[in-house]
Amino acid sequence: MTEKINLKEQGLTETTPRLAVLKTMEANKSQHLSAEDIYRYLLEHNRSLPMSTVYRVLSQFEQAGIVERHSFDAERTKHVYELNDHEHHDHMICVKCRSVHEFVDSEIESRQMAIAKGLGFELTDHSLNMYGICAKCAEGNVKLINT
Amino acid sequence: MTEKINLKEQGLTETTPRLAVLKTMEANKSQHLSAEDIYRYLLEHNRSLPMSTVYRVLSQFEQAGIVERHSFDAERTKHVYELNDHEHHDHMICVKCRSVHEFVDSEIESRQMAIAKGLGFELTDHSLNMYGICAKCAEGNVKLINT
DNA sequence: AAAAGTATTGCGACTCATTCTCATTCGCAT
DNA sequence: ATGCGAATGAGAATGAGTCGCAATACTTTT
Repeated sequence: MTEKINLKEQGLTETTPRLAVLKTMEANKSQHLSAEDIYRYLLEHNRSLPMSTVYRVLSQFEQAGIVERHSFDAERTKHVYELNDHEHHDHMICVKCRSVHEFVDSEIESRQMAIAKGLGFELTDHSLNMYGICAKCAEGNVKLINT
Repeated sequence: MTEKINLKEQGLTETTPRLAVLKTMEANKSQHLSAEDIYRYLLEHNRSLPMSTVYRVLSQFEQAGIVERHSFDAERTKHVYELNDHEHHDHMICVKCRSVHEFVDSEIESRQMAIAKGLGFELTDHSLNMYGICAKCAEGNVKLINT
């Protein structure tokens, strides 16, 4: 689905740190990674980068539209990143295991447009995060994540 | 609409700091205040409280269901509070002037339920924030907030 | 109304994610 | 090779929010 990302095409020179972060994200495509997740992954894969560089690269990527930043966790203020597939989607987060499912719903999308219009707004963006308990966790056989 | 809030009924003794914060929120009912907004308001009204107390009271209020905490600002991670009117609503935020409009839409609500069900989730909560440019700001005659 | 016990506050120290600074290093065009 | 702007590493700084704890303020008991 997502085509190979080329840093140069995004106006970024291909440096070791940038490639390392990009590879990390590609290797964990289905996940939403925090800066620290990436930091640790690189540490474990002998491509260690300082946190400051991870953050820097991540925000460069965000500006270049390579990744998207989200913040699911209402309490602890932490950000997570995912490769930008350029198709908008919303998130359904399990409050127990923290797993995240993505979805798109055209009905909700269009309803939002209508509401914004009704309020006299020109809609530029939105974020819809739904929280709940996933099927697995509902069965109670999953240990809580202690984050 | 909202009935007078009585701290005792919520299981909280009526102390000076708690009343001060409550009054501040009631005096700014239509707004979404950050801890700092409240701190400053109290400072200016000669009822100064230390920040830690403001935060503490606010989280007691949150637990007691007196206020609701939100986080609209995707960038800077700041929380804002509003009196809890016990009717769920979503928010439409102007990215220019930062004004916030609240709304409820039953169509979106029910659609969300359906989606959660479809994903095998038991929906417990959600937050929908829409961002855009309000009518006033669209006219271009409003200065940007530089936050 | 004094004592005793419990809840709350004030204040500063602390945490933790993220950002900033700046000297060093890298990548690339002469 | 040389020069130079871009990028990095390391650690200090920031800023929102939390914690620990001694000092106060309430309550309840007597």
